[in-house]
Order: sequence, then structure tokens, then C-alpha cells
Amino acid sequence: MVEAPRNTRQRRAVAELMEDLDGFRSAQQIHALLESRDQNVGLSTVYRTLQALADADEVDALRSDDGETLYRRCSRGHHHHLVCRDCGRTVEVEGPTVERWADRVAEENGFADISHTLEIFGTCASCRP
Amino acid sequence: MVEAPRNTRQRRAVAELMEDLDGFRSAQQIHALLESRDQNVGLSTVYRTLQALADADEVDALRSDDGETLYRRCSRGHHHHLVCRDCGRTVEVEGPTVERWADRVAEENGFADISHTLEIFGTCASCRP
DNA sequence: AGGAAGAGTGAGAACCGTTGTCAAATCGTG
DNA sequence: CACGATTTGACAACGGTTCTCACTCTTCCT
Ligand SMILES: [Zn+2]
Ligand SMILES: [Zn+2]
Ligand SMILES: [Zn+2]
Ligand SMILES: [Zn+2]
Repeated sequence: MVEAPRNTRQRRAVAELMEDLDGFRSAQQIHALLESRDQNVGLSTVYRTLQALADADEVDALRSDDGETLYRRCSRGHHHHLVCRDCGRTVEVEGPTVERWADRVAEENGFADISHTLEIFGTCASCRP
Repeated sequence: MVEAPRNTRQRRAVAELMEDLDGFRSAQQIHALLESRDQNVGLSTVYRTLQALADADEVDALRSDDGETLYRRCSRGHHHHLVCRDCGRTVEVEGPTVERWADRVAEENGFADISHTLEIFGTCASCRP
């Protein structure tokens, strides 16, 4: 049985902010956004809270190509992302065909305990000239 | 016109080592492997050389889930990887259907300049009880 | 309500992969 | 060889993340 986390001002602030965002953001961006809302939360706490939310499957985490971990409030269940490289706007996508293909390829090569990562990046309409 | 790189002992050592490996390795692992071959190469040089090889498309680079960049000598052309989580053994895989699916999904959502990442992880036959 | 127990917080230090610096070494050309 | 340009490598710096630990706050018990 896992202990329920305590209901602190900081956790509420982070969770509420995540509800309001619609793209992937780094921990540091989230920390800055909280300050601009006059909801100061220590950077360590932001990191810890985001990790906890990710572990609890309440946010998705993904690594940007320059090494930062980005977080976003997402719907539950397995899905992938179409992410705008400029503004971070994100569309959740599903690809049952891809899921099956990945599992089949892995099995054919004698691999077990299969998982996969798949992200699509591009420039969204409003970020184009 | 791009300048041809010089043929130095260090670049030769790294390139030769990469030929002999068949899984993804970090720059630091490669640096250590070179030492164990009595082919000492400075760590900075290992990093620079691997990046150059990756830019020249002679090795593939991929980010491990703990943030390290891993390198592997691969065949040319766009492909993806089926990687053993335990031993790093890697199978190159192609999925034309997936490529098309990703491009279509992105276009349908008004995204341009599309790229994607896709890796499959599992445990290979020889790493299982 | 009052208070004890212990989870949570945050300023700062530590960590770690990676990149930058720059004087010295090396390569290739003439 | 001799020269100029490239490359190297010890070391410092960087940036995101994690750790530390004294202090605070939530929770729960009486
Ligand atoms: Zn998601
Ligand atoms: Zn999937
Ligand atoms: Zn490859
Ligand atoms: Zn592809």
C-alpha cells in the first residue's frame, strides 16, 4: 500500500498549473511560470513534484533533443505525441498499427518484455511564416 | 565544399573501435575501452570524434533513458532500433508503414518539417533465464 | 484545541555528462 | 624539412538534475 501524498500549497500550485498548460514544459519553465503567478515554489520541490506526478501517471514526461525532461498533463492510457518544436503545442496521437508492428518485430527477433518510444516533431501551423 | 578531416591516430582508433562493437555505447564507455586497448585518447577528443562521425552519418546517436548519448556503427539510411536493455545488442529495423503513418498524422494536424524518433526496447533471447 | 511524529520544503552544494579553452603537438603540403 | 592550419587534451566551466539537512507544515491522536 502506497502512502498518499500530503496536500501542500506547493503540490496544489504545480498540479493546477499543469492543468492550465497545453504543451510540454521543462521543470525550470514551470518553476518560472509559478513565480509569475506569485506562487513561489522551490526548484527542488518543482522537480520532485513533477517526478511524483509522472510516477503516478498524472503527467507525461518526455526528453527534448537537448536533454531536458519536459512534462505535460495528458490523458491516461498509452499514446504518443506530435509536438511543435517552436511552441511546444502538442497533439496526442494513437497508432494501433504501430503498436502491433513494434511488438511483432520484437518477437520475430526473440525479444521479450517489449516497450517502445515514439514521438513526432514538427512546426505547427501558427508557428510558420 | 567541406574540408576532409585529418587522418590522426585518435580518429583512427575511435573509428576502428566502433567497427568492432555491435551495441550502443556511451562516449565514456568508448573512452574506457580505448584505454583498455592501450590506445589512449583524450575524453574531449572522443566526444568530438563521435559527434563528427554522427554528423557524417557514420554512426547513429541515440539518447538513453538516463540522459547519456549512445553511439553505434550502423548501416546508412533511415532506420530504427530494437535494443536489448541488458546487453545493448541491437537489431536495425525498418518500418515503411510507420514512416508513412507519422508523416500523415503530422500533416493532418497542420504540422510541417516533420521528424520522428522511434526505438523499441526489450530483453534479447540470450539475456533471458 | 494542543502536541507529537514525520513527511515536505528549499537554499545551497554536489553531481555528472558534456562543452569550451588554449597552449602545445601533429598533420599535410610544398 | 618548414610552415600554417588543424587537432589534441588537461582542465575549467556549464546546465540540468539530484542530494543534504535544518526547518516548516500537515496529519493524526488524545
Ligand atoms: Zn501524453
Ligand atoms: Zn505506442
Ligand atoms: Zn542505427
Ligand atoms: Zn522512421
